[in-house]
Amino acid sequence: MTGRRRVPRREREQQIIDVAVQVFAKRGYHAASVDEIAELAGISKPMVYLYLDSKEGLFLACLRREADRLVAAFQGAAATGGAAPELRLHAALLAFFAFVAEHRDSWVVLHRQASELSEAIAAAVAEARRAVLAEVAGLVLAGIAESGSPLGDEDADFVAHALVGAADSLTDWMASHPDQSPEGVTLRLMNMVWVGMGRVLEGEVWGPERK
Amino acid sequence: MTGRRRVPRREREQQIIDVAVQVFAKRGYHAASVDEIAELAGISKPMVYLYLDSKEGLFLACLRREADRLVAAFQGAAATGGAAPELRLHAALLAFFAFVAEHRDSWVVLHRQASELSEAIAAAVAEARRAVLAEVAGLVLAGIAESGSPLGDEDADFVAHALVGAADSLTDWMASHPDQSPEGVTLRLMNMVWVGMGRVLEGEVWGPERK
Amino acid sequence: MTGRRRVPRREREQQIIDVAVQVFAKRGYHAASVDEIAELAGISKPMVYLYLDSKEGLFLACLRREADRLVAAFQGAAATGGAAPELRLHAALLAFFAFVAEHRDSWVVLHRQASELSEAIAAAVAEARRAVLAEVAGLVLAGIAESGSPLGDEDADFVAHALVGAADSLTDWMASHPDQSPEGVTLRLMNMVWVGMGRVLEGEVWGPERK
Amino acid sequence: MTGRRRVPRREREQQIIDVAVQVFAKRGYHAASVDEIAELAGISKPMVYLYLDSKEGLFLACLRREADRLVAAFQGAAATGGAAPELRLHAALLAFFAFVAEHRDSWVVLHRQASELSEAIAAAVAEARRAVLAEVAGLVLAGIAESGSPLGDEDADFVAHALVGAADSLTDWMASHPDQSPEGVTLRLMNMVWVGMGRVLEGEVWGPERK
DNA sequence: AATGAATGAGAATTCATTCAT
DNA sequence: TATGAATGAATTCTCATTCAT
Repeated sequence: MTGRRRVPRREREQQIIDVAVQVFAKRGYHAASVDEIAELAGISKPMVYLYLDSKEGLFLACLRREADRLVAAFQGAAATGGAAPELRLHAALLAFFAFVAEHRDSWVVLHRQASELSEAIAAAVAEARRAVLAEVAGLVLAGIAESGSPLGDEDADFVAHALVGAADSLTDWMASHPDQSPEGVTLRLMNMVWVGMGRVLEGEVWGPERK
Repeated sequence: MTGRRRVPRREREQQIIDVAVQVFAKRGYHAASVDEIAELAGISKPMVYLYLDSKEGLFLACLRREADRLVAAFQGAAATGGAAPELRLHAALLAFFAFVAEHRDSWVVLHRQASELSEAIAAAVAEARRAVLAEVAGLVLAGIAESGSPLGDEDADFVAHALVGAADSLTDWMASHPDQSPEGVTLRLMNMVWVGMGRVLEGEVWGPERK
Repeated sequence: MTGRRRVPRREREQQIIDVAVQVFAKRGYHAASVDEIAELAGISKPMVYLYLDSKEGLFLACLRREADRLVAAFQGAAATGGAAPELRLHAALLAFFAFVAEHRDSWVVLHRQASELSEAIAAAVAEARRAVLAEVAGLVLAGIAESGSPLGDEDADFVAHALVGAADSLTDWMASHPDQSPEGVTLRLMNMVWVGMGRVLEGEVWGPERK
Repeated sequence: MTGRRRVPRREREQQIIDVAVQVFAKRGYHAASVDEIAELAGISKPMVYLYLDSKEGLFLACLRREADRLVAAFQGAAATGGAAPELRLHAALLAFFAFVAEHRDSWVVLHRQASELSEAIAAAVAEARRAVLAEVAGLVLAGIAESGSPLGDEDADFVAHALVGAADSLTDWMASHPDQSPEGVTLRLMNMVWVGMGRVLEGEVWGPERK
């Protein structure tokens, strides 16, 4: 469909990956067929294999490109969001929600296909997630450090997992609340987590036995 | 393997589902083959089709049984955890983490297979998640109500999504920290979220412009 | 085409192999398609894969069955052909030529497909040939021994290669002389080789310098 | 790899055929890919097609060149080996074994690819073999004639087939005895066959009933 | 209640081959 | 002379599913 004739390789590759991201997002890895992707890309199957090697290679290419984009957006925002850790975390989360809002398909491909796929693919997904978790954990740790609390690496890691999981899940909430802006979502999440973390750092502790 | 001859239907069905949960968890829906499930269950394929109708039917049966178990554990704990919403939430989360710790396969089947599957399956997964989200949102709302805050349904729903997502993600953290007990994880999560929520309800608000 | 319904596995396997030998003989390994074999066997492709695993597995099965038959005929004749080595060699060669005359396809499959195929296949072909060569070399060695000549293992091996190669090639000659019986061919070959060998053993030696 | 730019046609053709002989020898006709040949030749595929028309055309060109070389060596030696047929036969066989020892790849291409190929290719192989067989049969006939025996064309043809087949097979024996010179192999073969033939011509006849 | 035999439909992948430049 | 881009046509193989007993 896209199909102008005689397109240079790099450009064609991007076209193919563009289409593949959509198809993988709509159908999932297994249900997607290379046939359909080739047809939608307006080329023949052998081109897909010539340029991307295999169905798995194609999926990996999609994954890598989208993961790079997402991680770059996230880390870029974290780097430029200000001096204070909380401001940087806020900026990074905002970048994340904005990315998801804008690139629904990319997010679906990145999010819901980890298991049941090959080692290489699972590794690529895990790596992207790990990069984000590490970034978040670093910011959280910086926040903790400012407060002189005894909490450490493991705690920061725990919070990072919770935060990233919450963000993941909130992408669904966003999908069912199209009127909510990424900014609003980010602010709510920061309020919920950061303030809570702050109080805990100050020694306020909750426990079932307290009551 | 299990294969006594002449086993009554109900019992056979459970045997089949037991095996299927393991295989689906290990391989994922598509990579799992009915052949393998039948063989591991010690029966022939036609029996699987006679009792469960189709591969999708089989997966749905797995999904329903495990979702029911999880939701039941969750709601049961929420019902008996005490009077205060926070105690009930705590009990429910604890039940969740304990379930995941004990039934890894069930959780994998429920957790990582949402997309790329049929309508019916996606619906079943969504329904289970919805039940949990509703329960959580209810508790959160009750907690909010106690405080006389102006926050409402939508806010409770937001918190519920964040909390459930955090819990999802923390199952990974647990997997890489086998020494951590479900109790400890639950307590940390409650500390982080509930305290934060409480402060927010009391009017403490965070915002990037604050700095 | 052969296709009665509901045929027991062993019987079907033999039917498939029967057809496959013909098709492989006519087309060669690569040009033969599993599709064609299945169709001629009157069954569907999945049956071929269910019973024989792969195209290579199917070819190996053909090879093994035909090689076993040929080697058995050859060795059986060598065992029952009489006491003297030359009589046993004669009987074995006769069995060989008779086999080739009667099972043209089997011979083609065994003969002209050694290279360019997989390790496993090449190994199976080589093994059959090695068995025949060893048998022949043994008989030749026995003949040599009777004469008290100084020739040894290596010479016997040389003669065996020459003899087996000659026999291979004479199958072509037979194909273009349909009136010639296996008996006649065998007799001629024995005359040519055995008598010659005898003279050499008796000390008559030929050399280009002789003239 | 060879790739100077702007190479004249004849030279390029020979480069391509050089590479193709190696690849066909290593992989066999079907497993060899035009892609690989083009790449090793350091040119693009369209050049191969421009000069050699098709994969089959390329293979035929290889076959013809190598067959011509072999037949020329064989016939050249037969023509210059001396007056007596046996000397000429000896010279020719020597040329053959020397050729095979020196041009392994050429021999593999000529020898082990007859069946499963197209009509045209099979015909070319058959033609080369026929030329050699005719030459040998002629020499044998000359040898017979000298003796005044009643044997005739058919017998000479029989001996030629046996001899050529023996020689074919002995190339394998040579491969596993790298210390043996072509001269030695030739001498042994002549001893075995020519002397035997001579005795037969003189009336000595072997038969199983003799014992 | 149970199964061995059987298949329709489609999946990924590979080539020899050609077009446009 | 030379090639990067492109494809039609197979081919092997898999799998959920059913029939006949």
